[in-house]
Amino acid sequence: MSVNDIKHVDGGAQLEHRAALEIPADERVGPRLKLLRERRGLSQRELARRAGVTNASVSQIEQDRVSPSVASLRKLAGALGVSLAEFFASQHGPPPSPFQSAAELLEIGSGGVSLKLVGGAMSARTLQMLREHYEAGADTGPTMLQHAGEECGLILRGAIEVTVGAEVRVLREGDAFYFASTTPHRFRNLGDAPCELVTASTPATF
DNA sequence: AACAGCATTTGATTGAAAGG
DNA sequence: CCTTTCAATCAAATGCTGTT
Repeated sequence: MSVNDIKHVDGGAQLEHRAALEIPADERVGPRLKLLRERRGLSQRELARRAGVTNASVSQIEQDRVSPSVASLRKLAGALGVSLAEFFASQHGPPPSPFQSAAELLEIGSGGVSLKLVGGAMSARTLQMLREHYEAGADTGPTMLQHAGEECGLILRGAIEVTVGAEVRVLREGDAFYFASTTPHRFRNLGDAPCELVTASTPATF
């Protein structure tokens, strides 16, 4: 490619300025966004769709060609499952403590699905572990989940219907699953009691 | 070679300041 | 108030890379 690490052409004075200031890569939003996106196995298009922005915006933001508005960045951070504060907070500083109380687990679910992330403050996590809670009737949605990596889980309480590809099964307390996340999958609580489980997956997609 | 899936660039539009 | 300017954003076009 004709691309060096220097960008100019039609870039305008603002960008040359930024390059001249030599802001470290891990303090710029572009590389940060890209890292968070790729860690989740999302394409620019998929992230853009979830965040309600265009794929071009994502591309330009990731390259630091533009400095996104707070509104756009908030939408993108939300689509990645982090708040704006967490988006920036994860850029620097070591993790405060190896321990977390139950209340400190980072909630990244919505609706009737609660997903509590262990070690959410770790900036370079490669492991993902979640405590999941499905209210009666809760569902990950008719659009099957599909992403890179593999995941497994253990049901602690209640029952849940798990769909993996063509296979469907209701799992109960003590039952478990393990599958490649590239296979379309879905979780539904068909019962009238909440279901609780612990899952782990890799790479860390949240 | 043709295709698919992705990233990047292009050109136009929008909106928000700055200056009369 | 109107005009100018400039950055952010968008849809669409283009470019890149790996696969069949």
